[in-house]
Amino acid sequence: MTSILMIDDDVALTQLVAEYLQLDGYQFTAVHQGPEGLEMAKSNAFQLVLLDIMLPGMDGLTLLKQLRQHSYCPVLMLTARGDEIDRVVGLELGADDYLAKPFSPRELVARIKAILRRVELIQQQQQPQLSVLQVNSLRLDSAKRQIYVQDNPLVLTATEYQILELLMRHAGDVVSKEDLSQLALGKRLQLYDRSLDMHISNIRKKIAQYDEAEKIQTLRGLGYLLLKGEL
Amino acid sequence: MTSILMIDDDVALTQLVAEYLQLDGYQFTAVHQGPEGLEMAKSNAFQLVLLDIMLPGMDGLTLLKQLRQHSYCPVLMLTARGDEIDRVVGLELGADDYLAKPFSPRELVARIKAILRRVELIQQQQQPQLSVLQVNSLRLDSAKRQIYVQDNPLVLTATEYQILELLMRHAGDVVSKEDLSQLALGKRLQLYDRSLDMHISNIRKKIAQYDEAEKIQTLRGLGYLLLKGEL
DNA sequence: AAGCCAACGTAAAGGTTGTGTAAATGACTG
DNA sequence: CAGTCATTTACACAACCTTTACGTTGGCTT
Repeated sequence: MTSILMIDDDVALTQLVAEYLQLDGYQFTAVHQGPEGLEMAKSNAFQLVLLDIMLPGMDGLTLLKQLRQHSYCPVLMLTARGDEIDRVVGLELGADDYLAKPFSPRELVARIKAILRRVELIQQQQQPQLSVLQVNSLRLDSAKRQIYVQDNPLVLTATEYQILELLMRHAGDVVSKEDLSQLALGKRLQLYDRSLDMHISNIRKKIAQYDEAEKIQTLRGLGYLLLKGEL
Repeated sequence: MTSILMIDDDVALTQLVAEYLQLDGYQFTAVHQGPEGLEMAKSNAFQLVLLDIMLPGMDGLTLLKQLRQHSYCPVLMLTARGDEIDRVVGLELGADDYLAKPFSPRELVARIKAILRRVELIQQQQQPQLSVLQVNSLRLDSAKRQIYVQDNPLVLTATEYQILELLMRHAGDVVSKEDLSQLALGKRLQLYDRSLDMHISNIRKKIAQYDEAEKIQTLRGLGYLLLKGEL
């Protein structure tokens, strides 16, 4: 059961969100005071915290700062204004995403799911992993931080390695550009940001030196995919 | 019991609508002032709001904007003129449909039913769904976002996938073109709009590659239908 | 039964948007 | 300040969605 904590003084809004999230099968708790919210968030009993920036008693950014000294629980920030400053500061303090009020419940649920999915991706990675992994003609040796194509070592930059490792560890599944960007590049994907495309392009070129057949597939609008053989 | 709220300063009109809707079995409430209407709509006690654009005290579009910060209750906008500007702005603000005055009661009831039916479809979708679903020779794997025909993976575009998933999740029921358009394409079905027909045609072609017998049926004037076996 | 017409099927054209990639730019490092 | 890597810019291209156009179907009228 996934538990979500909402810290927001707007009681009507928390009730509305409660309805929607409970429909989606989430366990939902709301508190309306900053200090109280901080205590509950620190308990690590929640998989996600929805945090309003404007709070009575304690500013949302301050709360986030203090929370981050105790917990790495994912935080989705909410704010009344489309305040770019708050947004930047919040993301620097370690918020996972940002949503301007008013928002549609559908939008909220979509963001929540995106964060939880990404957290799961990361947790998968933290589980004891095979240090050696073979996908078709690609072999990953994570101890040596090296990837081989048909026994030829690839010369990859740090970023390229991270991207390809991610694709290999999720071979057979589509990995979204958003996830790749956040996990490998460490930043949200911006509009007109072609950086990730370039990395993919470069990786493809390097792989093709040794194996023309080994392809990273593109799923338009969805992400990238490394197909496993023997389906 | 379905409750409908009408916000319109034309008392005679609200009484007329009241008669018709009560005949159809709806619980009906009318208020004639904007601010009062906003309060009632925010209560979430109504399944649908009929909202006049021209209101004393508070403009209908302003009201809608404020309502949307608290509630996603479906809204059907009414307006005296066939004002295209209002229409566009209203739909952008999140109105669900639009009806120009004067309208026939029959037309009104039809629109109301269409909205309520679609809302129900969406709520069904929000309920915990099976991630794997088999309909005849079709198998849906929503985790992988993939559909198979007799174990052959279909290469579908994002839109085609959404349409086919909708048909599969409602296999045995007719799904109207209006609903398919709004839920899968995200837009109202326009007159002479053949876009959806094309998608259906393409999906059929792709399915037929693997299974000639698996057919999406057409119900002329009603919509499309995926028949389940063992009827 | 013939004829009409709206709804539908679909091939082909048109327009839009996401992606591939070379090259320029920027950031950082030793 | 040369070298490496990441990012941005710019343009070409491909995939996709929609529209156009015309043929077909099925229900309805006369």
